[in-house]
This record gives sequence, structure tokens and C-alpha cells, in this order.
Amino acid sequence: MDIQLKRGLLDVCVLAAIRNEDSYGYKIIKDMKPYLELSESTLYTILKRLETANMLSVRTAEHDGRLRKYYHITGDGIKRIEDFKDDWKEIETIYRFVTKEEQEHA
Amino acid sequence: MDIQLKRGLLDVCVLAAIRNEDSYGYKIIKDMKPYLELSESTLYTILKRLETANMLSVRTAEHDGRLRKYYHITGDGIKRIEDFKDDWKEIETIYRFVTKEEQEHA
DNA sequence: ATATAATACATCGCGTTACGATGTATACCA
DNA sequence: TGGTATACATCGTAACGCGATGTATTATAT
Repeated sequence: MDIQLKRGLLDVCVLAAIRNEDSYGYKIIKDMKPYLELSESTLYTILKRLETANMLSVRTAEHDGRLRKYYHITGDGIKRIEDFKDDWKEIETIYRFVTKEEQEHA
Repeated sequence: MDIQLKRGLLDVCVLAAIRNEDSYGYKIIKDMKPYLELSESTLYTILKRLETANMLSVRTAEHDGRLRKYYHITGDGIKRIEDFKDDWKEIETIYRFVTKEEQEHA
């Protein structure tokens, strides 16, 4: 997948990965893998950005004797996904523009 | 539209704007406007990038006493659009992942 | 027992990119 | 005379993905 295209999907995809239940870094990467692969450095950058933007909240909890940071989606995070749905309509129009073949002249 | 999303569509949209007939800067912006708005500084950056990547070729011609640069799509440019079509299948899968609602438990 | 892989989080630096600001020059219209 | 549209171009800035690298614990294989 083209890297610029990927950029537009990453944030929203991470939010989708924690939408139904709180999750943590390593699990998010594994859950997203079938859809979009991303490195750890990329994910942690994104998580920090989304936290700063109040699209998710963080809670640290112990698991098997070591700490994990669990991420929880907020109202703003949900809204981010809804905004993406609005963008989607425009994207589909653009897709049709890009892929439409030249029509025959008569 | 989210700016990151736009980034993934701009190049391919510019190529689509010159696909059926050669065009020039100002006209490309106007033709793209219904789909994706972009500034002149952005467009000329993109045109230069696509030229460097051999996705289009340039020809200067006089029009009403002043010079215009006409852009023509190349085989590599066509291929770029075809690659986008392939990416589209992945994008649709991601869209479904992002927008699917949590199913009821029982 | 010991090495390797998996889990888990984090930072730094680099290259790519969109875009506002700005500049130059001509044509057209009020 | 001045404003608007046409037409192309460059510079600086900020955002972002990601490879490289680091730290630390747990599980698995040799």
C-alpha cells in the first residue's frame, strides 16, 4: 500500500482497534496486522498523539508481573471515526474520478 | 477532508486530471476543484515530483502570447493509477474494519 | 543452563510532504 | 488606473512514518 495513503488510515485504524475494548500496544499491532501493518515506533508515536488530542485515555495496569498501558477510546475518539465516515463519501467520489475510463466519442 | 487522507489521493488525482488530455497547472486546479482542492504551491510541487518520477512529461507551448507548460501522462503514470486501484481493495477492507459496529452478545 | 525469541514500552533522527507566504509577469475589464 | 484572473515558481515550516536503537521481563528451545 502506498505510504501516503496509509498515513490517512493509521490514526483511525488504531482507534478502531481499541473501540470495542481497551487494548495495549503489542496487541493493537497484532490486531491491526491483517488490515494495516505498522512498526512499534509508529504505533507509540500515534498513541501519544491521540492521547494529546484527547481521543483516548491511558491507564497502567499490571499483567503477569509487568506493567502494561491500556488505551481507552474517548468521545473525541469516537467522533474521529465518525468524521472519517463523512470523509469516506468524498473519497468514493474521488475514486470514481480517478478510475473512470475515457468514454467513446460516438 | 482530513489532510493526511488527502495526501494519499493528491498524486493520483493530478494524474487522473491529465489522463484523458494534456493539461496545464491552472486548468488542473480548476478541474480537480470539485473533488479535491489544492493550492498552486502544492500543485507545482506535485507536478515536479511526478515529472522526476517519470509519471508525466512536460512540453512548453505558447498560448495567447504567453507560455504554458502542458503535462502529459506516461506509462508509469498510468501504472500509478492502476496501483491505486489495487490499493483500493485494501482500503475498502480497512473501511469495513473501522466502521463495523460491535455486535450484540446474545 | 543458556541462548533465542516473544512480549512490552520508548526515543532519536531522517526523509517526504502539504501549504501559506511571497514573487514575477501578462491579459482583461471597469 | 486599479483590480482580478491567468500562469508559473520558490522558500520555510510543521507534521508524520519509520528504521535504528535501547531497556527489561518472560517463555521456549537447544
